[in-house]
Amino acid sequence: MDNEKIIIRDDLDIANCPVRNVLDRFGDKWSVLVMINLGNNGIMRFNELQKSIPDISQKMLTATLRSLEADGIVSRSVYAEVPPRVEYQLTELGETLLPHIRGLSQWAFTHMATILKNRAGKTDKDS
Amino acid sequence: MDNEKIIIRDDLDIANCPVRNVLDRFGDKWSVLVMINLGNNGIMRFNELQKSIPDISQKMLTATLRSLEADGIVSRSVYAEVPPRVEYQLTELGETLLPHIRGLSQWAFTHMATILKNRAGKTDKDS
DNA sequence: CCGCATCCAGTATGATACTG
DNA sequence: CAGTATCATACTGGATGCGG
Repeated sequence: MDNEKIIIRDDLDIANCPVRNVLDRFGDKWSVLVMINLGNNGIMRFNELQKSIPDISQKMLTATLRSLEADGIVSRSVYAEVPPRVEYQLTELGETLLPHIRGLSQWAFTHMATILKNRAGKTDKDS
Repeated sequence: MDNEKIIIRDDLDIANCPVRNVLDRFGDKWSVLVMINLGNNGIMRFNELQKSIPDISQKMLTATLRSLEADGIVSRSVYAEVPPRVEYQLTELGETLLPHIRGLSQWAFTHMATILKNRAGKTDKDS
């Protein structure tokens, strides 16, 4: 059973802000990486995705794909063949999200060195 | 630059992957909301932040601010007065990140209804 | 080949009480 | 006012084995 932690209250627009709703979805460990990979490669099979993100386990890849599929970000095509084949790709909704997470990734790529430096040597007395 | 150096396919560098590094930071439950609030209000005191995000606990607000401060996203100014006063604001680095999370927020606001509808409609097999 | 179920550990989050 | 400390709990994520 789903336990919704999002409280719907009218006195607070922050609590029910879409930011929390959406961020809860791809704020997890793998959703963004899956979306980026699908965005780069188009249609991918389950195994291809797993190879593209070796650190992900089957369980998490499945869970991530289910989540994204439930939100309409990713579409899932099952082919009743032998051997079975399942292909994933971004929906149009997912592709509208892609530029944003790419922008975020780009920012991360640009500023990661600075962040790591800040985190390691927190010797800045004044800025 | 348009070249995508963030591809995570064959060249697997999870440890150095900026996406994972940065996403681990503000992929938590509150960092984004804190950044948005600071971005909207400029300088804010601890209590003001807590009032602006009522669902957050003191502990999590403190932890979130410490994390953001360690990364150089947020600056913290302590005034040795009575009563004590501590003020927070985004650093310049934090402000460069702000547009990206705002873009993300905007996407979330635009498509949340669709996502919620997708999420609700996909679960009709379970009753 | 694809995916689920179960068990298990680490961590993120939260409530409460206490301190300077 | 602005935290810190402690405990309790929920959830995430990983390992493994089973099923279609």
